[in-house]
Amino acid sequence: MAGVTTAAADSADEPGTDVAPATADVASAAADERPATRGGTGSRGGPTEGGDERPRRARGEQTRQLILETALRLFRERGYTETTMRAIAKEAGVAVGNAYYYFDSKEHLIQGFYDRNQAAHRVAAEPVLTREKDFAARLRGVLHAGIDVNEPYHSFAATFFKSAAEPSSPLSPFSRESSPAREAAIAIFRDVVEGSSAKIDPELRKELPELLWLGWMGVVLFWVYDRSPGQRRTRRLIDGIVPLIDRLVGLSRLRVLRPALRQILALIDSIQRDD
Amino acid sequence: MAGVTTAAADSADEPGTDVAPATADVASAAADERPATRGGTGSRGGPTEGGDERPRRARGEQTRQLILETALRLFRERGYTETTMRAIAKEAGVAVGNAYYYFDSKEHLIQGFYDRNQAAHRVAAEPVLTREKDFAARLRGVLHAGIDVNEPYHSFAATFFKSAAEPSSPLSPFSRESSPAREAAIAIFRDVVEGSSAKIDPELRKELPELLWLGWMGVVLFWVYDRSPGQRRTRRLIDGIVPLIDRLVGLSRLRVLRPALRQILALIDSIQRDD
DNA sequence: CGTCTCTCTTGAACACGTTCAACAACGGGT
DNA sequence: ACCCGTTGTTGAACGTGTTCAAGAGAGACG
Repeated sequence: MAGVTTAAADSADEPGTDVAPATADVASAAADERPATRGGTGSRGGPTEGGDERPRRARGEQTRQLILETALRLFRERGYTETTMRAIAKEAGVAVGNAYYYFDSKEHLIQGFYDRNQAAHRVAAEPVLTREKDFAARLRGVLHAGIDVNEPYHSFAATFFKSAAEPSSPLSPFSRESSPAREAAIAIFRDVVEGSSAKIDPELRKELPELLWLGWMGVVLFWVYDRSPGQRRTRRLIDGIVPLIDRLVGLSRLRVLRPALRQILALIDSIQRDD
Repeated sequence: MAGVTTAAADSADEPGTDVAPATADVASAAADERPATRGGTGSRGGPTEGGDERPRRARGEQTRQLILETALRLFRERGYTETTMRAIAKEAGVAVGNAYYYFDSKEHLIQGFYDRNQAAHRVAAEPVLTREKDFAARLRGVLHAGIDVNEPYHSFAATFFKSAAEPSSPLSPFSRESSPAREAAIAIFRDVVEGSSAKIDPELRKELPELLWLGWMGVVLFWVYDRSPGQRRTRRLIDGIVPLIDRLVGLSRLRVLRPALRQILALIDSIQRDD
């Protein structure tokens, strides 16, 4: 577990600099008029909107990292709710207000944890994806790798999962703010599909990565609720459900089932759309 | 939608007086040593453990109802997070500490809301269950009824859903504390199955109510995240998925699919067990 | 050197959920 | 009457996440 965590630690640079719109109104009732925090989670990168890469504003980046580092360490040591913002600030040697200059809220500190585990999952899945060619083996390996990566954090993952569950929260896996992480996660499952030797119906193939990611979210949900020692029930769920998915995917090419498949895909499409 | 809400409003009396065990340890990590609050959410009914029905301790029950009533009203009017405990106390004309005498926390006030909507779902499902005999029609009607009942509360349901998501929370649908409500909900789906004209594999029939409830939880999850106007995507989901379930259930009696069904049921069983 | 404009930093202050020691009200038991 | 235990009630106080007006630091320009 230490190896994976370390591997993730030095890949601190962010994927893309997607500029999130300033109007982040999520149709909530509260009056949200905050000025988007200079070094905010999703919007750091190019300051003054110019794509300048010169380290002019790099001074604060150090503080930012320091706060994040300290926070994640304390979360791991004491748990999420037990770690106060004052403790983080004190431990990092800054004022409490300073943390709020870089992070909109305590929850936003979790986004860092989020990103890291995402990267760690990618790393842990790599060997499986190069070794295995069978679809079921690939899927199974990737799912287990995901659990491996998250296992050390199960106890406090359950705590902060609470935050992720709120739809309006930026931590929600479906939110716009975590869309880069989501895309990265889906990319893993795209690899699972495309690198596999399985013959898959082309229409299904297109949608499959996203569906597998959704299934993975389901597994994570189960895992969060899983109180069995070592979360072995989750392991059992994976081992049991992968062959079923494999069989279903294999069946997708049968002529007789074509209409049924079409119907299901159409349903998914009509639900995703919002017209 | 107003009709349903009204129907739910005056059925303020609770279903049964199921005595929950006083030791409400949910195997959490935190040190939970609170003395279980005299008039606690699940343990009202017979005081002093004797099944005495005389209204000896009925004095406080009035205050309890007053606080709950006021709280739910304010939640509806202002939203959950916007409603402070101080506001509830003030509006109810009691001290803030008094609310904590009857309810362990602000979240526990939601349990009352929970119970009510559960009962309202039952009521709203009744006409469908007496009218329809076809399995798909019954299921569809019950699901839509559930959404009908919850619709007026969608905006703040999303907020408090956050609480329910935390596994250790008593509000979690899987927690021991909400097991009466869960059983009541499953009972509805048992009605759906048993009153239907559909021929169902007996082994599946036994597990089906719980599975349908689980599916219902999934629908609710989707509904919470559904931002489409009137949550019509959820409606579409229901209309689309019910025929699929119906077809699958019908297929369950086919001889060829027997082994597959067995396998799935065995998987579910092995996951539920924790050995 | 002075001044202006950014980025960055501070810590007191606020509102909130929750706790707790104290007290009031009631209902027997003697 | 008196006491006593239980039930019910109070409001100040604590610790928390978060905000904000104020200022420090560093460069740019004159």
